[in-house]
Amino acid sequence: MSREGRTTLRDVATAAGVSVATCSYVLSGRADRTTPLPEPTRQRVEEAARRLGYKGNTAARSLRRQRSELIALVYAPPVGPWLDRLTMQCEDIAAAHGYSVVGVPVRRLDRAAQSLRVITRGHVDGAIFAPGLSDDIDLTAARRSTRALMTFSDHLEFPGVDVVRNNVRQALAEATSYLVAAGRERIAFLSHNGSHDDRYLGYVDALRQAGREIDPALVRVGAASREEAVVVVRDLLDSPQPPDAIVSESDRGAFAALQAAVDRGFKVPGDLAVIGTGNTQEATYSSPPLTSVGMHQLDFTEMVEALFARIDDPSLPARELSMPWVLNHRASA
Amino acid sequence: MSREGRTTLRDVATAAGVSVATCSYVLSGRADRTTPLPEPTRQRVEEAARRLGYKGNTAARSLRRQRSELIALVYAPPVGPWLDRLTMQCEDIAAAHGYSVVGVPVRRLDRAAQSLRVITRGHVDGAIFAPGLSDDIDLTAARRSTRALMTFSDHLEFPGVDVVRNNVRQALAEATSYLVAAGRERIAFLSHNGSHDDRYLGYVDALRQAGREIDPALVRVGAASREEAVVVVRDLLDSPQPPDAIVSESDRGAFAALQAAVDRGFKVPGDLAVIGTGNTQEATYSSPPLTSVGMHQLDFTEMVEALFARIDDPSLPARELSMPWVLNHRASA
DNA sequence: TTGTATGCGTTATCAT
DNA sequence: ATGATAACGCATACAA
Repeated sequence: MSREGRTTLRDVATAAGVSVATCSYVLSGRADRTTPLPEPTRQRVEEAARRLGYKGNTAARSLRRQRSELIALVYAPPVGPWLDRLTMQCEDIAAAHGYSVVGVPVRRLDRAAQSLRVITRGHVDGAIFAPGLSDDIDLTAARRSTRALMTFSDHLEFPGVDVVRNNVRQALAEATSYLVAAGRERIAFLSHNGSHDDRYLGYVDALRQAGREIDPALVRVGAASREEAVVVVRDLLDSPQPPDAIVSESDRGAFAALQAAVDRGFKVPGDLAVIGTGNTQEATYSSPPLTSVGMHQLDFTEMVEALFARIDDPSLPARELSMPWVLNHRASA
Repeated sequence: MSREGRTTLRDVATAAGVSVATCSYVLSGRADRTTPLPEPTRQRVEEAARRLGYKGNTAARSLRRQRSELIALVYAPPVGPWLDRLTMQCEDIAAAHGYSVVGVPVRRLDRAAQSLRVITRGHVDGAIFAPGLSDDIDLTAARRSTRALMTFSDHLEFPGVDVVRNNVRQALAEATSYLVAAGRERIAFLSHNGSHDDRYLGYVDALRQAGREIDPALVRVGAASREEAVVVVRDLLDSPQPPDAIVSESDRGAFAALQAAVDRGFKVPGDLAVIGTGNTQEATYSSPPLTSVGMHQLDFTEMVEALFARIDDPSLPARELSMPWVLNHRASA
């Protein structure tokens, strides 16, 4: 060993009786030589590397290649089943490119900068931001410190950042229209903070298209926490003219609605249809299982490959992919 | 800029009219010089760095320092509220040491090697393995490719690996004893695969200590999936002598028990007390909220600091910390 | 008080 | 067909 500890390329070279250049060529596995290496040499190198337990040094390789061979997957728990797929597909595709994947859970938005250190300090060549993050997080710092950025967002326009459109507004409109078509008369909307975001606007679009007025009494704010949401929905159900359907801006709010329905003796979906947003894992478990608007198409190959394309060539024009959210039908609506 | 793109230390040095060495000293923030740098010089350097947007190069730094300044947090979703705390405390402590944290979610054990690439390829200086992982994953490869490993396990003895003991067996015994003391007569155990692991043994310990026999009819296997578990518990509740309490090896099994109880008209906790294991997030949401055995103490400072101590000096003797699981009381038992 | 020189381990461009 | 060798960007012992 060179000094103390790990085996270096030079140790292998010495042991195999060839130069480090040859070893590097063999072990880094690039086949771009005009003439391929003769088998005996290659074998001697590989044998020596195996015998010495050569592992390679990512820092040295990164420095030389100007690539860390690392990508990050940024997301905010809790998440839906789609993240499993995205993670595994990322890992597979990354491995094919010689890359490894790390997760960056953003557990609190107010600490996002802290969680994103791994990106802003330049440890990764690229990052994928899950839905809902890039609208709340400033991508400027991340953009500067990595070669490629891919994000889910319906609005973001950021130079040099590729984006996947989910068409959230349209998806919420479809969910609401479904309730209208199912004969629901009084469709309520459960909002996080009362902002007129895409989800609310989709709800409005559908009602307007059905020729209905927006009833302010049916639009409620306060799904910030589950406990709060339960109180809000109970109040809604206690009103003289309770809703017969609820569209919630989040699955969390929808679960609260299911709970409040039990409390107030409303049968779901008989008396009350409930639709959530996000299609989280818990939606498949709740009782009844929750119909939820969200990610459905589970093939992320194109977006991951696009990320690697940009890592290879950052000057590529920004791409805009489409993976529309859909209504995932379960028992609650 | 040196070549194309990022500002290097040399650019800063040139701009500030000092040497690279001085810049490095100022910007890497080491105060171990015999004599501190005079203010004017330091200011000129910092000013130049800011003006040029100097970011540093982690690869070069890593190569030179033989440290990646990255640690990994390995866990298997779904997880409990404790992971939020662990993550945030890790991030804080890591930042204080100049480190960044990455998450490594192991979504499928059969793909663990794939997920652990970031560790086995030497990208991180240390890793923390969450409970339940190190008993199923071979740590050999990870141990070789990182300076420090910290893991939760009640049995693991691995040279050079620090470990946190959860005393799972004792915790399950306490949970079962609690049910005994509460007057429960027929306490069932819901097992994943029928193995006589610590959780089952704790259940047995408590019953024996109470002078009771183990009734094989009350020990059921099949909590691998939620659907399967529901079937198993329904069958249990349909038996001539149904249980009046269930201890489940997982929260997942316990949620299934709650569901089966509703199906069969058992009131929880009146007719049937239910205790889960893992203290996952969902336990606080379920109806009724689930009493669950699991992590409680939420101060991980000592273990994270121990990890950094070993990163600093890998020759340290292996440490054994203790963070006993406890019974987290909620409405279900 | 500051600068010079060297090396970290690897890859890539040349020569030979 | 293989080997010298020069970077990659930074940190540090030591010289000045």
